[in-house]
Amino acid sequence: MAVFDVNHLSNLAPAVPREGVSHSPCSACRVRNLTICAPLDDVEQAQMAAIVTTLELHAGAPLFDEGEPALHVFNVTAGTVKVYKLLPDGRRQVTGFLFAGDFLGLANDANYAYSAEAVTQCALCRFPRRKLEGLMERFPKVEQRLLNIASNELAAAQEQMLLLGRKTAKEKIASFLLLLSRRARQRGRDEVTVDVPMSRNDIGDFLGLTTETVSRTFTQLKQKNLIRLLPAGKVELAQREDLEDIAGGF
Amino acid sequence: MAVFDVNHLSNLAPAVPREGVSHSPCSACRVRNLTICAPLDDVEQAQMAAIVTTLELHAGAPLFDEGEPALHVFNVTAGTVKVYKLLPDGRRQVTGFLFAGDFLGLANDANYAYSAEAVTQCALCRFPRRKLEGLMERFPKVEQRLLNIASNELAAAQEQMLLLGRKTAKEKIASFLLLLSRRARQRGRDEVTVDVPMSRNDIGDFLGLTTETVSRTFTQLKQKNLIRLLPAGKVELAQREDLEDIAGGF
DNA sequence: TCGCGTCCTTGATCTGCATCAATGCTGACC
DNA sequence: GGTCAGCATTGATGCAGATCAAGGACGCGA
Repeated sequence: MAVFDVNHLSNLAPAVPREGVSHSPCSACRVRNLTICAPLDDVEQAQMAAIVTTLELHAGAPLFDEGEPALHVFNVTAGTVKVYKLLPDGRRQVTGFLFAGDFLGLANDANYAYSAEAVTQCALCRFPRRKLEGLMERFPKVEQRLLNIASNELAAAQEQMLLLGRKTAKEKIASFLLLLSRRARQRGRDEVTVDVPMSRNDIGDFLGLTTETVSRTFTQLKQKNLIRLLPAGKVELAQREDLEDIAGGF
Repeated sequence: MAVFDVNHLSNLAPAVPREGVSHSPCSACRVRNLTICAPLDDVEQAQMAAIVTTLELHAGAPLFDEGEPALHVFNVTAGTVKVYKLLPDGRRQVTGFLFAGDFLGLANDANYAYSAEAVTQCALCRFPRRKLEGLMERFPKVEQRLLNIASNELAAAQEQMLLLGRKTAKEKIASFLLLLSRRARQRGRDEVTVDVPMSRNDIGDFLGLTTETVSRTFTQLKQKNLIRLLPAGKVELAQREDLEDIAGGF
């Protein structure tokens, strides 16, 4: 996420909001076209800005926990967030990683169905759910956008089910790297030398593998010269075509 | 799905529509309150009826295939449908089973992201996507309903990812039986003696297991007197509490 | 009623990934 | 610049579930 240069962010305590209403941070928002705000004109934008609060989290800080009252929805504006579900004995399934522009908190229920936590330092916009629902009535465009986002997420979830249920460890890792690459491209980032900000453990919990298997599989791909492991959590996709074949199950 | 008594359905060839426009099948629809039509009044309902076609499929008949142009969306009104994705070598992941009242075909893309096929004989309503989009503009209630449906499906998908990535075979089977039971209850059906209309193979492809493991695990649960395997694909959940514990990972 | 095809069950064996166990690396803080 | 904590890597071993193989049950059509 270096493109959004989170390093300039001040080091606030986790989940402490910095009131950002007065100067409408939205007009300067660099990820506006990716967010739920994308379809709004300036006047409408201002009404969104009136209900939004900006928020910063340091790496590892929780955003909310499964079961908590779902009072807010969020847009990530910088950094990486993970969402996950837990079993009582601690087994964990990461259901997604979210990057700048991504939306989270959609819930029909009164409570969040999953937990969310910052992977890196990050910045978010926070909307009170009730107020956003009010705005949605006035701006059907936002509702449409949300339906679009939900449809896309649904398709991604189905793809992930295929991965979790039917792919091998090697296919999972290749799919994962290509997913990161595609998401980086969407954000105008380098799609060959990909930033992998999350730990091997998080990757394992996303792919239904253990840390050790993730590590071993990275090593295998490296030895076949399909990828290069670079410092600072960067991975170079050296043989994209071959990775695509592996990821696709060919 | 005996409550909807699919056995009375005539035996049409697969995917051959029976024109149902003239007599507006909607007013007699027994699953209306579960469908996207739920929030509409009679006048609005009639406008929906004007664009709908009814459709019957026999067991095993395909509804559409992954990659096909997504021209229609559907509501299941009777029977069971499965949706799935394939890998090139034939590995299959069933991403969902759909019952009376369930909606399918939501897609942002121009093409379907998955295949759909009748598990039992079934009946569906078919809406041309373009026309439904037109109606959605006039009836924001339908759009809201769709967003609701999508949110629910998203939550279900996340739950399924947890299952696929982190649960054992026994936990998966217990979760699956409870899922069928809950869905049966929603439809006012027997939630103790549950109808299991799909094959062991389909169940395996839904849970990321093989036919053999599904069969063995059913046998284990039977031997512990947690379930009873009855004729005609019925399963009695004899010890629901224990099944809940197993499914939840306790 | 018989024959056949399909699905289900059960058994024997195999294997990919998990688990258990060190050791190495890196970056933050004193 | 040294120490330490957390993460990553690598190796040895174990096991849940896959694979391979063989019946068995059931429904359907002739």
